[in-house]
Amino acid sequence: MSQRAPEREAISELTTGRLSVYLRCLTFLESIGQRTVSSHELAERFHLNSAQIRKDLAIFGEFGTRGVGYNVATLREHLIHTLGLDRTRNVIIAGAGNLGMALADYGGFNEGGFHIIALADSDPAKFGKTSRSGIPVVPFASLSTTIRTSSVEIGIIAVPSPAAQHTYDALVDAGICAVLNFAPIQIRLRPGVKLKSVDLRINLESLSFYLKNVEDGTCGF
Amino acid sequence: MSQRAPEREAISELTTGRLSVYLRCLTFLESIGQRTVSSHELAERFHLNSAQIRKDLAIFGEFGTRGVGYNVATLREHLIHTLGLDRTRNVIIAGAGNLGMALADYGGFNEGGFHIIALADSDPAKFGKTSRSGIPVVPFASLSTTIRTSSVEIGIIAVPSPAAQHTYDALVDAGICAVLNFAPIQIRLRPGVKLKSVDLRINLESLSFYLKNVEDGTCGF
DNA sequence: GCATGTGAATGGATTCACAGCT
DNA sequence: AGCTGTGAATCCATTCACATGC
Repeated sequence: MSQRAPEREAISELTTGRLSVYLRCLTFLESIGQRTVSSHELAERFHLNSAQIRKDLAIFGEFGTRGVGYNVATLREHLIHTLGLDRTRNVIIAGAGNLGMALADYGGFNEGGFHIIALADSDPAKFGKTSRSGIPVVPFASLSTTIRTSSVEIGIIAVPSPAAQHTYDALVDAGICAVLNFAPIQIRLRPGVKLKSVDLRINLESLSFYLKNVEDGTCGF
Repeated sequence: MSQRAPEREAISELTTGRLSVYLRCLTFLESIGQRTVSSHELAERFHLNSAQIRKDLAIFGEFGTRGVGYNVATLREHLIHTLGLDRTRNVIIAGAGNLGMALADYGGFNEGGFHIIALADSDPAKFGKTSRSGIPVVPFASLSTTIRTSSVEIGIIAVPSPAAQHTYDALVDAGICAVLNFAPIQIRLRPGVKLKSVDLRINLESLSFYLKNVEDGTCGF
């Protein structure tokens, strides 16, 4: 599809998700002063198979030492680089409702490589206000300007479902090519733009399905 | 592991997730008055393969009519029943911070089979307050009482990571056997309890990885 | 000896392709 | 004809098992 195929195009989302998990673990291990870690030790922590971990870590080069394991600090730096977290990426949140505000103040979204620039909303009553942690609400109409002047690379859709497609298009038109969507609808995609969707309700329904299937009084009690 | 194996134990999360998506689509189709729908039409809406949809829908019985398709209303009722959404399940949220409050007021969590009873928090300053939509904050110490007296079946963990394991154990001890966890840590599981974890940061890191890999100026522009 | 890195084997999920019903 | 339901085939991810190197 694209002409300059970077030799290794095929790293699945499952793999990158695990890399993120390993990274978090390595950060913890480094903080407690551990120098090396083996694939077996990592595997135990996450109920994973050690071969899986070795395969994941070997995709981008050989970073372990046979007979010893992986150097925590080195591997951590390597993963940070691989995931593109070694420089800050600016983020904008579309929708300053409950969810948008919560995400703006969410710890994990404002550290380790990400910086939330602003929330954009179409309700004038919210303009000029800020989230609790001080992230400003700007008019939706100025989305494009904000994105360009602040070099925003990632957009988060936290608007009601009916507004989601429109919001997506506005983000893409402003030059965004990576979008995280919380609206439970199927977005009409545009080429060259990466979309990740998080459907909160599906998780609850999955639990409901589980409960229905133990609905005979068991549940371990 | 369990002695009374309900003949069909093996329905993957991937499948139930799709069933949830189909259900949402059917609700929409019913609202616009469409009577029947084919697997091809559904497939187009979600970029899925029509055989996949037919397989998913055939797991619990034959609900289509050859040559015609599926009856929207019938199939919808059938999915609601299959997912256990035909009766209300009560939910409690542990953690009345930004995320907990946002989830308490999140539309999708308070309709179609779910009812959020309360938020539980250990900060006395929050006791007796409510979320914007009126869901009360109760003391964390009364978690167990609330769960039992209100017949709560699902717990949501929206506390900071260091408190997540403790919160999980408290929920399980109070009789909860389905938990939705938003803390980015590996929970030590207890048997007979279903856990679904949502890691918000991993999604951002996945976008970062994508951006890093187009970092040669492309991105469709 | 011990732990990585990796080809081969396995296991699951998706897709194909067609038989069977309306 | 049109569309479902499903065995067979394919694709992808995980796991096994061992050769390789410290």
